Amino acid sequence: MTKLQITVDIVLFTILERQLHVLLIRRLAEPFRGSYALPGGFVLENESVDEAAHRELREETGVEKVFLEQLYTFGEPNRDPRGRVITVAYYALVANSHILRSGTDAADAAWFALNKLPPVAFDHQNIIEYAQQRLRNKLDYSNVGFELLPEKFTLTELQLVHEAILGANLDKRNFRRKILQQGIVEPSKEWQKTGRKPAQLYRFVD
Amino acid sequence: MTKLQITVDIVLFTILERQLHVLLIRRLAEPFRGSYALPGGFVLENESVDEAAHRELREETGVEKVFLEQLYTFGEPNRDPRGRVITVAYYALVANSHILRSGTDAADAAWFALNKLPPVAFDHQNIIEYAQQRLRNKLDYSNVGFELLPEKFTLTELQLVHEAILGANLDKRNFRRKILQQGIVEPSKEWQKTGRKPAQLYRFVD
DNA sequence: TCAAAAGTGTTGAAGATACACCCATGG
DNA sequence: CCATGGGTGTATCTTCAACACTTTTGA
Repeated sequence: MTKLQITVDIVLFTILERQLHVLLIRRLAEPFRGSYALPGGFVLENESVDEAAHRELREETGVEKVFLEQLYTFGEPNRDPRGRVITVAYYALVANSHILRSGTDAADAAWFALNKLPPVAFDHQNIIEYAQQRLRNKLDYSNVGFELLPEKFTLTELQLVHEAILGANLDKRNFRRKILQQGIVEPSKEWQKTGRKPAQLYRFVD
Repeated sequence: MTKLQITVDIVLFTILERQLHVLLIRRLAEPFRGSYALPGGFVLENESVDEAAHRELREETGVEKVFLEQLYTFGEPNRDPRGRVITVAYYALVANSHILRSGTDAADAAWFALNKLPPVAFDHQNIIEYAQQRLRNKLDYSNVGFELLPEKFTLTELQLVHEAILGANLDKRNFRRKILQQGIVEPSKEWQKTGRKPAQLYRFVD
C-alpha cells in the first residue's frame, strides 16, 4: 500500500500588460520534468493546510502576506503518477509591484498570460481554469480587485484590473460611478504624474 | 511520525416542518463517544474523494443519487485528537420523501433543526455553519432549491424551501413571478388535492 | 358558512446600461 | 499644436420591493 499524501498547489495571479497572468515553475524532477507546474508542495505534519499554502508560496516565489484563499480539493486517484496524492488548491493575488525572489526554488519561475499557457503538469490546467472562474465570480460581490493593485492607484488602473479579470471592456463612466458610490475607495492627496494628464490616486478603504 | 489521514464529512440537509434540518449520527467509538457527528469516514486508496463522499453517505444513511457538492477542506493540525486528520467537507440535499435506511451504521442517525443542534464532535459545528452559509449563497444564483423537493411540487412548497434556507419570509407574489419568469419550472398535468384548495403541481426543467 | 391556503397586478424606487465630449499635459 | 489618457451627466430600461383581495374547497 502506497502512502496517501497531501499537497497544496497555488494559482498565483497578477496583472501584467493589462492581462491576467499566472505564475508557473519549471519542474526539475520527474514526473513531468521540464514542464511547467503550479507552485506547491507537501503539507507537513505540524502545519495547517493554509499554513502549508503560505509556506510553499513563500519558499517557491518569495511572495508573502498576499491574499490567499482555498479553492477546491482535487482528489482523483490517478491525478499524480507517483501515487495517491490529493491536492488542496489555493489561489492568490499579488500586485505586480511585488518582485519574485530569485532563489534556488524559484529558479525557473515565470509569468504566463492565461491565453498563452504552456503545457502544464498533472491536472494543473483544470486547477487554473477553476481559479480563473472563481476569481471572475468573486469580483461581482467582493473587493478582491484591490489585491492586484498597489496601495495607491488610479481609477483607470482599477478598471483595467476588472477588465483583465472579466475579459471584457467596461464603460468608464459607469465603472467610476459604481466604484465611487460603493464608498470603497477614498482619494489620497497624491496625483499620478506619469501620464499625459495627472490622475487622482485613490486608496482602498475597508 | 503518525500517519496523515484524509476523511470526508457530509452535511446532509433536508426540510422538515418548514425548517432546515441536518443529519447527525451518534458516535459509537472514542473520541467523542456518545456525542453526535456528521456522517463521514476515511477516503480509501482507490476511490476519488467525491466517490468517498458518496460511499460514506450511502453506507451511513442509505441515501443515494442525491445532490452532493464539495464545500471546503478543513486542515488544522489538532482538529482531531486521534492524530493528523484532514477532512474534505461536502454538503448534500435530499427531499424529505427519502427515507433513512435503518442499518447498523445508521443505528443512531437523527435529523436536527439548525437552531436546535446538540453538541457535536470535532469541528463539525464549524462545518455545519459553513455549509449553511454556502447553501444560502447558492440559492441566489442557482436552482439548488429543487433538490430539496420531490419531482412534483407546488409553488408554495418551493417558497417554503427558500424561506427555510434563507430564514426569512418572502412575498408570495414576487416569489411566484420570479420563479415563473425564470422558466425553470413547468406545470405538470396534476394538481395537489390534499389542501383546502387544489394547487398546481410543477416540475423542474433544466 | 367559515377557515385555510391558492392564486393574481400595479406602482414606485433603485440599479444597470448606453452614449460623447471637453480638459490638462508632454512631446 | 496635437496625441494621449483623465474626467464628467443624462435618459432609458430593467429589476426589485411593497402591498390586498378574491377563489376554491373541506370540515
